[in-house]
Amino acid sequence: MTIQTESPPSDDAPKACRPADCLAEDWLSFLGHRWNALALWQLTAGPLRFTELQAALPRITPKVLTERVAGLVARGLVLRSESNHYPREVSYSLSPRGRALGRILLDLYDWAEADAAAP
Amino acid sequence: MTIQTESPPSDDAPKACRPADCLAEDWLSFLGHRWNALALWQLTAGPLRFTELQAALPRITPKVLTERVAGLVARGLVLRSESNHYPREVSYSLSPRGRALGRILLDLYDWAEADAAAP
DNA sequence: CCGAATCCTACATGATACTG
DNA sequence: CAGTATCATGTAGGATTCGG
Repeated sequence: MTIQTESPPSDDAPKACRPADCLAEDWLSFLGHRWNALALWQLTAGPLRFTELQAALPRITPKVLTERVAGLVARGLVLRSESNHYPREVSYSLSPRGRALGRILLDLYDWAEADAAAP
Repeated sequence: MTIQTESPPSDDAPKACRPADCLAEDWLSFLGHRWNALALWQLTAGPLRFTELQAALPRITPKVLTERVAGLVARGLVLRSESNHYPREVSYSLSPRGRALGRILLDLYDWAEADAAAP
């Protein structure tokens, strides 16, 4: 399922859903992909560096974190800024679009909390 | 990641996030799991029977559909009603909780659409 | 410090056939 | 009709190591 790579051009299967549904399903898959949503959530508190993000995401390996962060950047949710002095210092922060999505996630968090509170 | 099965009892890794975050991450993983969100979405239009759901979810196999639907029911998002005459007729519909979640997904759909419209 | 390059394995997903 | 039962497989995810 070519998601974190880039464009899922022609999926083999003809999707029997309206475009908006496909879009949303795509995003949902992306967010459900392990670490993606959590990483995004961590960044809502402010910019973080690679190592900080790694520390915030227990047991994630650098390889996977690299992939996930690349996906978030590729989808325009996260911005990457790099200083060119040594040792280099890379910082990740939410784009406006990422913040907008973060607000929606917040609704989900509220829903989940209410759900847990009133079973 | 024991998610669609049932209780993820004691995750080996100590989660370094607030409870609400863990809950949300859990839900996000669940929703991102293939077919789950799409199945939920299909049911927002009204109750569907097993075969109808299968038809609405192209290329899903009965085995997987069974698993997914069981997960949705186990999480209290979907209700299952069965008639006991022959041939038997099972119908799936959203619970109030499922509908509430559906509304949040709708926000995500809107966001995704707006996102696609204004790149 | 921030990754890239390999290698490897478990699990989620699928295909197919069968049954109450 | 609404599922189970097997079997097969691809790939996401992880462990480890190395490099700019």
